[in-house]
Amino acid sequence: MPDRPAVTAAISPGAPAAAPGDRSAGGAPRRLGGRSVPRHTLQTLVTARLREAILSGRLTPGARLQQDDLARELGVSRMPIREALRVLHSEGLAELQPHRGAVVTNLTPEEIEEVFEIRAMLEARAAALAAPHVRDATLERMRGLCDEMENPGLDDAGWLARNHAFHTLIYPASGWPRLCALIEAQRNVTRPHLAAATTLTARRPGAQREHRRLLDAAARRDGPRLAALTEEHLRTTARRLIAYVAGRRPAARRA
Amino acid sequence: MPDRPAVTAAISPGAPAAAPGDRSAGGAPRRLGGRSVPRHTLQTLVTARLREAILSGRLTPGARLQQDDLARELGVSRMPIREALRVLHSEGLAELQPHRGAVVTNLTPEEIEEVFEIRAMLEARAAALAAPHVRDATLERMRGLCDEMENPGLDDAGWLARNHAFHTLIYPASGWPRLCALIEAQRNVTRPHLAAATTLTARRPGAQREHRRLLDAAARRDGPRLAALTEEHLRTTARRLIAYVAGRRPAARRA
DNA sequence: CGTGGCCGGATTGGATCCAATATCCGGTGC
DNA sequence: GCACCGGATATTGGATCCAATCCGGCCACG
Repeated sequence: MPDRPAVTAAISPGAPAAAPGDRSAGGAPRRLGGRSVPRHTLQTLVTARLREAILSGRLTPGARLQQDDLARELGVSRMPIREALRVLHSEGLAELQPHRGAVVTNLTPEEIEEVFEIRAMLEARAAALAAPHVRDATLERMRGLCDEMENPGLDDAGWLARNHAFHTLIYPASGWPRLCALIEAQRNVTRPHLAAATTLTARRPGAQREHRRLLDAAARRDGPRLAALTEEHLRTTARRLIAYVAGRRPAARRA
Repeated sequence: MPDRPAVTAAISPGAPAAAPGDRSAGGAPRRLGGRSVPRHTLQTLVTARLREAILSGRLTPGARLQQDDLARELGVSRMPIREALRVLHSEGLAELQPHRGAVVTNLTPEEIEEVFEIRAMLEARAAALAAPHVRDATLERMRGLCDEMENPGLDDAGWLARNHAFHTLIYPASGWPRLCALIEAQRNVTRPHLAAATTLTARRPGAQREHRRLLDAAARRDGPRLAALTEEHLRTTARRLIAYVAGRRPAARRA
């Protein structure tokens, strides 16, 4: 098939992927009427698909997002695509240039560093607030994910997904939903780069040790320590990721 | 004119209003070619108009945003409106419900409180980072705004605009543009409520005193003190605003 | 030989039209 | 009298069509 190879077959499976700003589609499953109606508008679905494709790394930073291609790929008209692109733009996942098109956001090492600094601040705060209120069931689920991540046979995508879920579990206990949404948004911005940094596989053992320590602090409901560990964990990850990105692209070039 | 009174003539003048996430239109004015082409796509313009109308309080929290009305009002088709609404949604300024329409975001007192807590964290950090690098010219402009705000004849809208500009001046010196964008976004979320809280006029003298102290700390490049003052200033404002909002609406009702 | 203008294809932005869904209203049965 | 159930209307979501803009290559000209 002589189609453009840019995005072909890049958008299909995977989990829906958490969306911080999706207040619109989040609500109740709406069961009335007997049949569970689609409930999702096409635009919502397209946005979720594209977002997931970007976050998982199937659409790598810098990739062009051509409306026509995406429309064909997803079997819809260009209209839901256009709105989806705008949503992804305001989530920081896509860059839009008028009359020129959209590309997956490609951050410079400096920008990645700033995002991680912001994340460190936000997540440390959320961790400190959450620690006293973490529920046992939550700890149990975190332990389960931690165990799964220990499996060396787990592929990178699976590990990253569990890693994301692991950290995401703590914050809601803070009782600050908007802070959680902010954190999720900032995390999403860095996810494509984490997915692309294949060499980070080597960091899995180190990260695992840190996860165990985080789990321990959470189990003791030690807010300050959990916050400190969270900050340290993020800074370590940031260092490794930035080294990788800077190595791949010595002179950072903006999209 | 028997039109719907909801938004009629609510969208017209005012400053363009800063947009945190508008990476698309923000850049260089594009001078090549001789004439300065419109550069703005219709969607950009509509978004700016609507955003400004919401931030200034002309469209109050809870107001319906009907696509057809807005389209007529602005003399465009519904399409740029639809995209604009989606952008405003992800900025937290509008709530979208599928097949039901959009309304200006109406926060509960609890949500306002959370936003102010987040702001306190972000702005304190930015202030601490910025203080050592504030330029004299910036201080001069801040002093000018402070003087203007002293004028008792200034109306609320003018005072709020200068107040916003005053605080916005410091943060860029932090050198963290993405943090500044986050701050701007969170500030925008609370602006409609500040604009609606007419009783806050009584707080102007107190706020002015705090502004002078902020200015003083900035002039001495005292980061920690500037951060502490910023946090205190925000908490005071939050208390007054929440008291007002809670008073107007004892049982908070979500849109 | 290099440079500038111009034209054609490709792609996005905007408008119009049609379909789907929610709300509101009255009617009907219990 | 009240709850439930349809139909009419209004409003939004999606598709298609046209216009505006950008990018590439080609050609004329200095």
